[in-house]
Amino acid sequence: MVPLPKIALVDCNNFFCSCERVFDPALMGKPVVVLSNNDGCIISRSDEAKALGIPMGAPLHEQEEVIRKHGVRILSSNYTLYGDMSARVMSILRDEVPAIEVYSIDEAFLRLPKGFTEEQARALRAKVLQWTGIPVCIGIGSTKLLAKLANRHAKRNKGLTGGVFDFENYWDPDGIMAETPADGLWGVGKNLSLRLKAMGVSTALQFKRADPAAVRKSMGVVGERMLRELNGIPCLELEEMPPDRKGVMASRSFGSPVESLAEREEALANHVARASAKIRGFGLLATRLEVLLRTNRFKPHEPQYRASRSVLLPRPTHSTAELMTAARDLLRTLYRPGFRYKKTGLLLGDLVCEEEYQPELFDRPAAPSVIAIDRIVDEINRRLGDPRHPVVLRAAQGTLCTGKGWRMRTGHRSPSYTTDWKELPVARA
DNA sequence: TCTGGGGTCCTAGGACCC
DNA sequence: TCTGGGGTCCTAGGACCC
Repeated sequence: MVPLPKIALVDCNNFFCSCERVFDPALMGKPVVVLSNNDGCIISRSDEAKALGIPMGAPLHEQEEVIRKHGVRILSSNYTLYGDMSARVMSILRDEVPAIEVYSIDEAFLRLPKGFTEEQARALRAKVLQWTGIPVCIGIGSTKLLAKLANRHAKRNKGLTGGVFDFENYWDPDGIMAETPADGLWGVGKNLSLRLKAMGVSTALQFKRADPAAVRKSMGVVGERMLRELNGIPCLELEEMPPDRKGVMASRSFGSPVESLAEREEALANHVARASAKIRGFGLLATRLEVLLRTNRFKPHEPQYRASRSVLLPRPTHSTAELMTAARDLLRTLYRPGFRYKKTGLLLGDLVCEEEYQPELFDRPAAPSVIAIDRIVDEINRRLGDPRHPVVLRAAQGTLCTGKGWRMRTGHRSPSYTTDWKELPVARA
């Protein structure tokens, strides 16, 4: 049997901190943390900062004491710099192997050429460090999940492994799996970890040996895929071509919660401007728009409210003005006074390529704004005067119905919104 | 007082179609 | 006014990742 080609996962160590150090070598050897967009959370830590017990994702205000005590250097994030450094690392990797999947800003899966040795992996690691200043770890296995696991081992045992670990060449892979908690596996979060525990599985090795039927039942296809990958049966393809982008998101939290609709609208206008500029840059058009709104989820004692709603746009667009109109309408239907809002979000979805856009495929009568639809619904309810069965808007494509069983369609698939709602009470009678 | 932002995939259940 | 079955599409929300 021909052995399967091996997969490597190359992962930059403490990527954001390492990038900062390339441009400020005085940060070498010192505890450093990099903060999230709003300077709210710690999203990258140097080894020295990790050693102080500063957890990943921790709110900055919870770590102030340890930061002060040990003189931890705090930096705001600089994504332009990280994107640039990432491109340099990826281009070196791309030159070395037949295929590469850039998985995230600091990680890539590589398909290794036949006969690729651990020594070659070490040389690759040294090259990336020498050319970019970024330290990486490399894990090698027969599937993506195993490569991830090998990488985890390489990283946690840098002294022993030198930052490179090959599962395929190791004499006791099960020994490592036995030491790896199940939630240390790629794809196992809080929820799946609990499901595994309920099956009596707490380590990667127990997962590997678990009953496939039980895994399937409790964890669905996701769990089944992981189980196979763990046993060396590849289920996750290497994706060389980045898939088409499905949506572009813009959201921000407010430092302090605000209540007014006007402030919500201002934030939303900002998001529309950023997101539309982004899709214009990609040469994409949005055909759907979604608005999200929520209160502070960290304050459960305060009244909580979260809502989202999406609409098909009258036509594909990347025009800030057109998108703004739709976004403002949606916000007005979602907004409820009396809540302390923390977050506003915007999603431009169902993106289509501008070049491939054929207007005739999307040619449809302009839909009324959601505000207009809501007005229609209100009007219907007023006329019907049946508070036990109010008419509600059930779907974005415009299905109106009551609990009584009749409904009015305003267009399915190609929304036309042409049905005359005034006929409704008549139809009911 | 202060708690990120931007993604993807999957599923459940309603709605729709034949 | 009540009555069906099965396939598929759509949306909201959950879960996870970096």
